Amino acid sequence: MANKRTKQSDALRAAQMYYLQDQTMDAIARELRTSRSTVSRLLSAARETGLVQIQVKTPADRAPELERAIRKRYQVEVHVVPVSDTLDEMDVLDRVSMQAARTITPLVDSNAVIGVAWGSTLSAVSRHLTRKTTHGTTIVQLNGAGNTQTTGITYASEIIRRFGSAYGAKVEQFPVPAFFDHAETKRLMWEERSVRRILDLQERMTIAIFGVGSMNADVPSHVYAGGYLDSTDLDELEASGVAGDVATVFFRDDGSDTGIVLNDRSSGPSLDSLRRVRRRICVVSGAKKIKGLRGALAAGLATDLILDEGTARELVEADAHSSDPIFGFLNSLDGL
Amino acid sequence: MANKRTKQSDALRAAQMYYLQDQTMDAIARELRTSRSTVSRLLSAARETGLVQIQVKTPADRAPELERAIRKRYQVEVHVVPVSDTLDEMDVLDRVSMQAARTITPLVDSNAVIGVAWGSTLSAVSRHLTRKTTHGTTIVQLNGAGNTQTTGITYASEIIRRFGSAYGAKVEQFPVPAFFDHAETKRLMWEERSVRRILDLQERMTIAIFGVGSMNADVPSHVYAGGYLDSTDLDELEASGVAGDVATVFFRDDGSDTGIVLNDRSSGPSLDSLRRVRRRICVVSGAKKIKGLRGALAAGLATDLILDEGTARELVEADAHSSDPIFGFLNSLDGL
DNA sequence: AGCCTTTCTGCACGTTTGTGCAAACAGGTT
DNA sequence: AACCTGTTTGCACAAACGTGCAGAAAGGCT
Repeated sequence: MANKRTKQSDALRAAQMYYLQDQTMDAIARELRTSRSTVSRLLSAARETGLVQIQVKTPADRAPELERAIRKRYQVEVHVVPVSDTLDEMDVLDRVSMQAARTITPLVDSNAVIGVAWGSTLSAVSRHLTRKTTHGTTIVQLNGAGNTQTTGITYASEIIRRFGSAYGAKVEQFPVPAFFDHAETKRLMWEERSVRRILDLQERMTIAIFGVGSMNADVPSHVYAGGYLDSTDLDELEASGVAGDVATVFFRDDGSDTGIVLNDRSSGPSLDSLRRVRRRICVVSGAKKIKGLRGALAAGLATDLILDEGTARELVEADAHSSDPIFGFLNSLDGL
Repeated sequence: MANKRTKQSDALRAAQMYYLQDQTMDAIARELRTSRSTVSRLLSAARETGLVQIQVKTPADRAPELERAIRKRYQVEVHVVPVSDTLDEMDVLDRVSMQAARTITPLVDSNAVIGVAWGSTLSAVSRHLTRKTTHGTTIVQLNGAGNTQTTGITYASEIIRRFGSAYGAKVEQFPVPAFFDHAETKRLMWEERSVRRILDLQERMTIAIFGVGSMNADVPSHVYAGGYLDSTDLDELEASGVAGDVATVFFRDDGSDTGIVLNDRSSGPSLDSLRRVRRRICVVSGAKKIKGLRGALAAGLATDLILDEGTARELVEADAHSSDPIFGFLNSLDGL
């Protein structure tokens, strides 16, 4: 009858005693015949591996005004992340991504096919994922990340790997460049069976997770500055009135995307196919993304929106600010 | 723009920062411009009012052996509450009831009709309920508690009141004696419209929560000792081979209840009508209840069982003895 | 307004918890 | 057996936390 005491089972026991029976770690340690520090570590492990799940749920009827306003105006499930407005951009990203990670986890269930984009936001989110055991889940990369000169974007694969290991899922990379040089090359590649496999997976996505890029006059974000596009491309984007992008697919302020030729060379999923995904989670941190965010919302790209309080506030307030000098200032801070 | 800072909204904010963003209470206090102790209290309140929900979920495939054995043998969803075997009876009850309360809460949702029995176990459970906001929920008392001489059982109403306030539910008391002196009186009362209302509610229960009474030679439980039954009744129970009861309705070892005349005078729901309830949660603490528990399981009264480790062990072991020794051996292995 | 009752707040203190570090241990290799 | 390497454990200390208490603030009532 001697129960084999695995670390797992001890962690479970400890978690039950701590979270369900309100015992102190000390008491648990005595019962488990080990030291208190070990119990502390067991509990960390239990949380880390998803044995313990903590969620904060807003009773909807008494959600803060901001959330209600956004939910009503844009028809999205919204989570406003409270942050003090004195925090710097990095800290905000950190907090938003942490809360995003914890908000996403309960939405993931077995046999999900999760599409994940890349970028500084997603990278941050991936770093804060809490584990959850699922079966038959697949993580699929939404758009290519290929680009010769920048090294920092090795994390495209790193990001989806982290998602994979958090959910015990199979990961499918998308080994193509973010943008092809020639639309024709893309068209041909899209016929390749290796690529088709990924595209088919993308068609079967049940969840998509992405940030937004914002096309700002002065300081364009990652994609716009990272060497993916040359100045001709940038001029063209500007000429087409592009507001931002999701997974390297561009759109305008009003959500339209017709006639943006660069999209023909982009490896990301068309807005239409993205819109077919059941659950589309958009994570945004920092008010400088607001232009892109508005476009994305106008395009109906998101079903769920997670963003920081400051940006949320900007979003509901009048567009009057869009040419405010303070904007230029914020933008010039541009992290990562 | 001045956000009215209610206590609720502060608690929500604090909870998000603490549980979702891993901030320390100190940091939260600074952001909220209050003292750390207030934050500590806000967080307690947030937990207390169900704003924060913590659950420990066993991945089923790696549930402890005991749980698997019971689940397999009796076809019930089982939660074994880990307790050191050196604890005294009161402590065990405390822990089991605490964990039971936290296990039950997530099962409750809006518009549920919850039947609740009474007794020392249920009393303990009711004292540890964590709040959860629901709508249209009703708590209905399963069986009468009337009895002139004992005072302690004022808690029959106290118990369901606590359930009610935990879920913001309407409570329906059942103001009849636990046992009628004459079956005929009960029959007539059961026609009264005031009583019918309760009985109808009981028919519509979606969840029932109860302990078990056990008919032991040496230590009869509450109902058997509390002055509800006289010695004639007790003799009769013994003669009928009664093993125990649920909500003052009796049954034998094998789960049968035909021919137990006392049931005709009992105010509790018939076993048949109990079995019609979707979710039937049985809470058991202490090995001396095992006789009654076995009967209840044989009768198929429970869909969910919450019990302490010691009793769980007895349940699988002693059961092994009762049939074949080799069976017992097999049972103890019982992998997956 | 004045008084009383109730709730809320911050402080101070003791308790509980996280974590760097060094020793103990486990597993593999020569 | 001796050695190396990577993990686990308990200790000790610092950080984080809960709570009784006394004063402050907020209602209620005359």
